[in-house]
Amino acid sequence: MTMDPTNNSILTSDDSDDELDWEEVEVPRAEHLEITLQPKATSAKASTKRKGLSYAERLTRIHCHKIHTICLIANGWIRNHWLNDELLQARLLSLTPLPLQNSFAMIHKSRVPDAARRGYLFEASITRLAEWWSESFFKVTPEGHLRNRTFEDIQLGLEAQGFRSLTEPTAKKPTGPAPAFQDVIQSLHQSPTIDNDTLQDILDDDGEFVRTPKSLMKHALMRKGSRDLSAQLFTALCRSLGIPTRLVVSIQSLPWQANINKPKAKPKAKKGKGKAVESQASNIDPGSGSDVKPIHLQGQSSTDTPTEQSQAKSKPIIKLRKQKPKGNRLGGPSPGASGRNNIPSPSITPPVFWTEVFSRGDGRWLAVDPVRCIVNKRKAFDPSPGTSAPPGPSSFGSLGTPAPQKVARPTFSYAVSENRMAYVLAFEEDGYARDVTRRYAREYGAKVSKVQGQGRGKGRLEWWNRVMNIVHRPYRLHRDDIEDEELDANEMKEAMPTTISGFKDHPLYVLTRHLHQNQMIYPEPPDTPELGKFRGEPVYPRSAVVDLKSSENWLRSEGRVVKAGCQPLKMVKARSGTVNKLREIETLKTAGAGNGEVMQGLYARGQTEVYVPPPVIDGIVPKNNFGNIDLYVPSMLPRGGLHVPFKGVAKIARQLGLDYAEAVTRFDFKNRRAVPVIEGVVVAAENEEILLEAYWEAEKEAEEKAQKQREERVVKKWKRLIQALQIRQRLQNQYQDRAGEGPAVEQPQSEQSGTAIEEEPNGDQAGGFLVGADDVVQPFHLPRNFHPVLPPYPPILLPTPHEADSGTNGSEAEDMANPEPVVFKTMDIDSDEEPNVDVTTTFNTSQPTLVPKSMKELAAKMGKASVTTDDVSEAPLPPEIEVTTDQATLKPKRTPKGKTVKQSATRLARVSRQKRKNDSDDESMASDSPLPKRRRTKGLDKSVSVPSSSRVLRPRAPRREA
DNA sequence: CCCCGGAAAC
DNA sequence: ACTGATTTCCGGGG
Repeated sequence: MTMDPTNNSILTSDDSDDELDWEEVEVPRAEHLEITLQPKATSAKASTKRKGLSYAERLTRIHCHKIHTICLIANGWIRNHWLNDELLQARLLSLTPLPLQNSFAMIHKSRVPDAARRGYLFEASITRLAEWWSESFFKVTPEGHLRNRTFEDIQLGLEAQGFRSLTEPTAKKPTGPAPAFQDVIQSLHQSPTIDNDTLQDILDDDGEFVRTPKSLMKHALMRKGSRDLSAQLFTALCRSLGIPTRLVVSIQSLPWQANINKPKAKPKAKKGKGKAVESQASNIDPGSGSDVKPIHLQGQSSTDTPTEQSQAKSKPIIKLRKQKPKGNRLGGPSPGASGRNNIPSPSITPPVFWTEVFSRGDGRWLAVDPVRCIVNKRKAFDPSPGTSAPPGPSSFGSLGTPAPQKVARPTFSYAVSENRMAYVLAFEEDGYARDVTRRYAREYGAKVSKVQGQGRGKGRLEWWNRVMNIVHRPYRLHRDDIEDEELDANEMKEAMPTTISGFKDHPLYVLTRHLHQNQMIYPEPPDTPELGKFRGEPVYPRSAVVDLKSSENWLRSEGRVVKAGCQPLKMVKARSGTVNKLREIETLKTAGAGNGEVMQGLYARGQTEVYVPPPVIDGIVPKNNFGNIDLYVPSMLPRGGLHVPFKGVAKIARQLGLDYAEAVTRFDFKNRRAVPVIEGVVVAAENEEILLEAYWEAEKEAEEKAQKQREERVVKKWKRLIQALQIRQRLQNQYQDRAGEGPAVEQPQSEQSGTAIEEEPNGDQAGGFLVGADDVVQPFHLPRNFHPVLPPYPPILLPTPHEADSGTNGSEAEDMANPEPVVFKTMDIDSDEEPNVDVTTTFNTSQPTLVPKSMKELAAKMGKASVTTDDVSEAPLPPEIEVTTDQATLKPKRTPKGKTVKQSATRLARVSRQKRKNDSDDESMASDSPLPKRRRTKGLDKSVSVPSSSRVLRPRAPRREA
């Protein structure tokens, strides 16, 4: 990962407390950066046809979208926490006129018994508070708020900042996608205070620097800041008044779609389309800087309040970051070209941050925009151009909003590109968040749900739910239930879409034209009432859509068969994904006497029932035409049968003379060919013990054999190492000047000298003389660890007595060059020669192995193995070595003594536990392991990902004990 | 300018 | 040895 040093400095946070928390975020962030750049590299290539976004690029964008979304949520999360700062609230309260404060105190059950009346009074009070806030208290600056940007903008912005790793064509595609979102989320969860600096860099807050609650206080005292700050501080004020208050954030994450709001590339033409990215970047930097500023000033002076001269002087003091290009202006010709003069002031456009206060009287949340002074008008927050009333002038009695002129409605494109409603989160006082998108989106079903990515790969909604689960309050309040009812009602009440595409993937409605081939309206149209017509086309509720499958498909996917006498609901052309099937269809077609197509019937789930396979009788397992048994789902296990899903168990069963059938659990489709996947066998249940016992026995033998081989290998390697050390020692003695004290005894590597000798990091002190063997025989440096390595699993301790003295000079550089203890991983005894890591090896990480880890152990070993130890005893080993791996992790050896049956049973349990644990690793986001969870090699994956490997299926009727 | 239909990748 | 599609982009039309 090559990064500009300057940016590196940005990466490493200087905030002391949060540093650790940050560490976890940095990794994905770095990935984020690299990912972002990738597309540019390919697009620069431009040789790859015009075929739009490649698959990888699409994935990349989705990942970016996710990461960005999470970062923005984290931002809201943190800000929301800061708003609870007592001092901040106290100061705000002290600045609030007493009458306003009192008006809330007056609203109490004892004084106003009528709840509705209390609600009314509350709304009035909050309105007055917002009026005061927006009119006379807080000045909104035209800049500094969060805005939505396009993918391309970000890319350009990053390039302009000098991330040249993007330009490198060599940059390998980050195949390690799916960066550890879990980790990000987790860190977000655990650390309410993430360093704002780095975050801000991602978020591009446009230079408004809010680092701590103190910064918030500063703005509160200055009574000036961005519109985001205005809303945040207002939220804090409401909390200080004792009102349950939420900070609402409309998450402005990057869209994942290509060319959303496509920039029409006019200014790019102006720039001459520099092919050298550097030149482009350099052009951009000053260009944007000089360009943008005037625009802003102009816009604000024309439309904004007459006090911006003062703004210049009171510009936030802390503008630490070097001025960076306003990324979003770069490619944004849309405002420049058409709407240059009406860049809408942030004080009249829908915000990104706002406030919700809970009206106890009404039991409802009221939306408050303290910038535009809007109370209880939830529809005023959707920035989309919208079919309904434009958000501008018509929006309500802005009771004296300082922007009466509100000129020609802002150009859509501008508003859209600056503010896109996708997810709206409300952060409550206790820090938890709720998804309130449906309260504010005018066209949730038609537009927003699609922006969120619902409707495409089911992963999207699932992902969002996972994210929300992290920030959700773990329990529900009564008011949550009420609110959800309201949100559901909002969704239901939403008007029907006005376009065809609005119906596509709509959560409530469906047009027949959008029905998939294997779908239909189930109670057939006469029976399902149509909800209305759209351009003459009937509209049905999506709830009436049922999925259909062919009978084979039902069996294969769910183990169900069509009930007798059921007629297919729909006939479709039979299609083939495999050559054989194709052939079959062809023959049918010709045989069918010219009647065009071969049709296939589809059935609904209700027409099917669970398939009951023929039972096992007298130990005989029923088999299919291929001598196997189909076991696509657990329910297909025949009565009296037992599924033993272990590899190699068939051989054992055969040896035992049991009747068995190999279990086909699914098919793999490979270049139009279906290959059955076999997982273990099915045998009669009464054979369970004998089979398992024999299996474990065999397994144990195999493992012991493998273990022995491994040990032999290890011993061999240790032997070589020791011999090498002895040679060195001998030389050392021969050239003895300083007998035992060579400079930094490096561990010689006995392997091939493939890695060239690196420069000696610390010059040795003796100038010019041959002082020791190391001047003649240079120690090898261990191969550098080039691949990114995350913190070691069980932390590996460095053996370093000598590391310390080597670090005396140039310690810093030394540390950099010698980054992680993990380096010694490279020396891991047997990892080199084991390309095919088998599952057990990985599982056993926690188990003690017989591999000698220390020289003492080794000595014992060698004594046992009757290796000639003469030489060894002669030459005392260098002390470092002895100290080396004195790790506490060594545990008493497992005795490989013969196991009883009972033991094997417990062992079975353990193995399956382990397997299960491994399988479930992916799902559990809460896992504590700092290791990346997706580091599986392909081969490993294959053997591990067997879905059913953890289960020993039993028939529905429990086997009776003999 | 947006919307829709068709096509290619998958 | 028993699957299929969805998604995105482009160009034409209102």
